[in-house]
Amino acid sequence: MAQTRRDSLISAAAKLLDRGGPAAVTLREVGRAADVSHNAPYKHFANKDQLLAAVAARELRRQTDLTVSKTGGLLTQPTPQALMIRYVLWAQRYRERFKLTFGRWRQDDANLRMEATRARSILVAAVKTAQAAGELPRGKPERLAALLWALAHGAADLALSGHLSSKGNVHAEAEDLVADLFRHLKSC
Amino acid sequence: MAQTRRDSLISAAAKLLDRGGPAAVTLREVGRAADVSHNAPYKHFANKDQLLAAVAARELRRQTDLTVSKTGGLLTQPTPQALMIRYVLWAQRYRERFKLTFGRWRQDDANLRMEATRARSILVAAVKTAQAAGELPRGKPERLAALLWALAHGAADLALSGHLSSKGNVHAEAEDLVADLFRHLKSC
DNA sequence: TGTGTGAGGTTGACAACGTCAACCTACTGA
DNA sequence: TCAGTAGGTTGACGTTGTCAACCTCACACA
Repeated sequence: MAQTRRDSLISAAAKLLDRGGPAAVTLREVGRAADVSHNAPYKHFANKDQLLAAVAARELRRQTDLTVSKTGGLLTQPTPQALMIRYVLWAQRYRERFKLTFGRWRQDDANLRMEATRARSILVAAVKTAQAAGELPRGKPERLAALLWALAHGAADLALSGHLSSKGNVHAEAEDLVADLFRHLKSC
Repeated sequence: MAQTRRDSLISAAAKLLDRGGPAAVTLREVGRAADVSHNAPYKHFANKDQLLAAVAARELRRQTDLTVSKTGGLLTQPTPQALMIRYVLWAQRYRERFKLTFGRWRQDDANLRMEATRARSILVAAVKTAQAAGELPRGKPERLAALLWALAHGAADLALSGHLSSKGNVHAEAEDLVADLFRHLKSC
């Protein structure tokens, strides 16, 4: 399918987001970058929030696809640890998109929610496999998946806020914390 | 010390933040709520970001004080678990202030940073005590504290974004995840 | 073949916002 | 006494999201 105008608006918004943060994403700038007028986005999105939701949904889908294809092949499943490491790397590499994707949505976007559900189910499947192999403790896989995700998310978010290594004293990176958790879980 | 005008501006901003999110905090509205003109805040803060930073710093200080006094007495130390549970409860009760406090600051506020350092040192002390009592595994206390904090933070943040219990299927609350982590750590 | 209809584009306006500049008014310390 | 300063005011400016009105052209269909 060819790149629709809608797609190019989303791309332009994502690009603006990367440099300059959310404040730099103005509808006028988006329009300019896509070579249309400042009001053209309204023909494709009800308002600015919906444009941003579309950016978030696209980013989430891409990262999920990429993560699956890079950490597991078509047949082999990725390990939970590999998924979580990629999660924090993604957050560090594309901080603005990450913040946007997991920011709070006042009126939630159906598409974005769908992508999130898909991502979560991939993690749950990976956890189940790891549990069967005895690499993770027993228990409801959804619950354990939530635990892993929460840690990776918190570590990534705190790292982005500069709260993890502020003193330069104890330099714990987000990836280190993920590794710590898996080490603890394995020794149970 | 009496309530200065600066304080009342901070209070007004915090109140506006609670209802309506960050978008509802406009300097004009803050001025109106404090019975001054729309430009009066500029006599106390260089710009809007600094006003918000002051709100965040005040909130962080208050919560730290409250947590210490409620979870431990003047002499007894709070347990790490009690601290983390209060953390996620705080996030749920004052979602907007929580988001603000741990959002990213483009140019960081010295005061806010100081409060964050204070909060972290309290947690580290609690972890040390728990380790000495054999309730938490060995290892650098700062590192373990970061792990605990990251989990609580991630669980709270995901819960606020609606990502934890979206399907209604597996209803894992943030507090449950905190409890899960401590259960796992204890059985090491 | 004409036609109207809707998707997608335009321009121009509007109120609200953050911020700046200029001005005013006390109080204070030398 | 009086200059200086902290803290308040009004008015303006450019930018933003959003709305309304208009244009245009492809295309289904009588």
